Amino acid sequence: MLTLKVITERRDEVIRRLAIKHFDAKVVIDRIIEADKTRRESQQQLEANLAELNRISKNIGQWLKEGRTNEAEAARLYVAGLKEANKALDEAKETADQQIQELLLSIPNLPHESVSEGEGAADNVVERQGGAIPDLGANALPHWELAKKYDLIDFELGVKIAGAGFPVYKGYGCRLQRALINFFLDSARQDGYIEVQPPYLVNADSGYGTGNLPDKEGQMYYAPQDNLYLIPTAEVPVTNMYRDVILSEADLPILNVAYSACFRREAGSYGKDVRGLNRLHQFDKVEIVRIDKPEHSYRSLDEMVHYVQSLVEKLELPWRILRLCGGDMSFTSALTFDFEVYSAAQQRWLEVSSVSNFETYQANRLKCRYRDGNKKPQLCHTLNGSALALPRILAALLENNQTADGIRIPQALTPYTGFSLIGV
RNA sequence: GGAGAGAUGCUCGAGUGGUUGAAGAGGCACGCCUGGAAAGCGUGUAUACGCCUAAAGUGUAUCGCGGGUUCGAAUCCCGCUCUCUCCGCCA
Repeated sequence: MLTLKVITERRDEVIRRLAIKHFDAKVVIDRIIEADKTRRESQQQLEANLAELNRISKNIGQWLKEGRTNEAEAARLYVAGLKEANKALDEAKETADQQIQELLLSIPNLPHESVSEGEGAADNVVERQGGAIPDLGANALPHWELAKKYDLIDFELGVKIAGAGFPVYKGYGCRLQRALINFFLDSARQDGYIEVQPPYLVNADSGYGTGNLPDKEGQMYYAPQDNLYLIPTAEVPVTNMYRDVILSEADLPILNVAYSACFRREAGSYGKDVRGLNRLHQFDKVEIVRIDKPEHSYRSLDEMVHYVQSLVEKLELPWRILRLCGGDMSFTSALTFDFEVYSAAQQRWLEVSSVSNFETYQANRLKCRYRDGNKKPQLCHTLNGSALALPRILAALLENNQTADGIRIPQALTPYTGFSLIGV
């Protein structure tokens, strides 16, 4: 969430920039400023009373020691009155605090100055693209047919065991998947990322830390007996490693990479979008996360984007990078680049990565800070991106590389697969 | 699942009602000392929110979390959470 300080001190700028995200902030912000005023007033009065109360209590202790019981008794009566008044003041302060908190949570992150005002996905700007779209001719098969032909994935079996969106990978399908995971992890390590293996279930505090709660509660699987949530992405546990910590400046930037399974309920999805590997309830992903100083975070974002680009290039997939417009950006992001690869048989672009800078928005919820040159705690910037999500990469690899002899494996991957062709 | 123990600052650890934001030790930072280092000595070393134009300063809160008793709570009472140990089960 945004900080109270930013909102109260830069009211007009906040309103102007949120308009890019099509969020009318004026009313909310003025309510926050109003509540903040109430809060301060109650707090000042309350704390003045408490200060006096503390002073008197010390006196009473002293008087009792000296046997001046009459004075102590009188003071006791006086204090009782003060305490009564404090109840109301405390309540007013609490109420105002809660109001402020709730209102703050309802405000999305400020978009970066470079973000264009656009309504939705159609208005995203293609930043750059590369790779050649293969000409597969008329007989190209979509990946779900290829998966069946080469016995790589059994969707029906998954339905039997768990339900739609839980495919069973088999044989070469498993090996290709494992190869991709290792390729992604090794590449990240070579690029300076430290690997972590996080829990797949997280507590509610972690859910709130990254903003998955309360906003996207319905999108996560939940285990009520233990009050735990299945992670929708490794971003949640990995970013939460830095919840409630004050890092030293020398620690930054922190670069982490994590492989995890991801679980998403995907309530409300339907149609051709969910066919085959396009949208799953469980899938694998390698995620990169950075914690950085504010002045360096956009350089980090750029490095992350170039890193992801290098991956899709090594996989020899046709790719493009979209700079998301205000209307298509997530609630929490300041600047997002989406990666898409072209699925030649489906003849459509598939999103395989989303790389974002959240600036201090997540860090403020997480209370993830670092000590700057003045030894004062400052909020960090947090960033993350997929590098990469497996299923759609798999889909594109299968479709784009289909030949009469079988599925060709890109060269960068063969050291990991141990085979260069999936034949019949 | 059963039984027990515990949760104090960056770390260890003292503290069972009254200048305790918290002894002591360690760590870390700075200074002195040194040719340099070690040792030694000295100083400093939490966070949030207020007040103050800012700094300086100052007020309040915080000893797992929430509530209660009291003029006064780290310390007493109640509830919750978490951690550890032993037994059981188990990849």
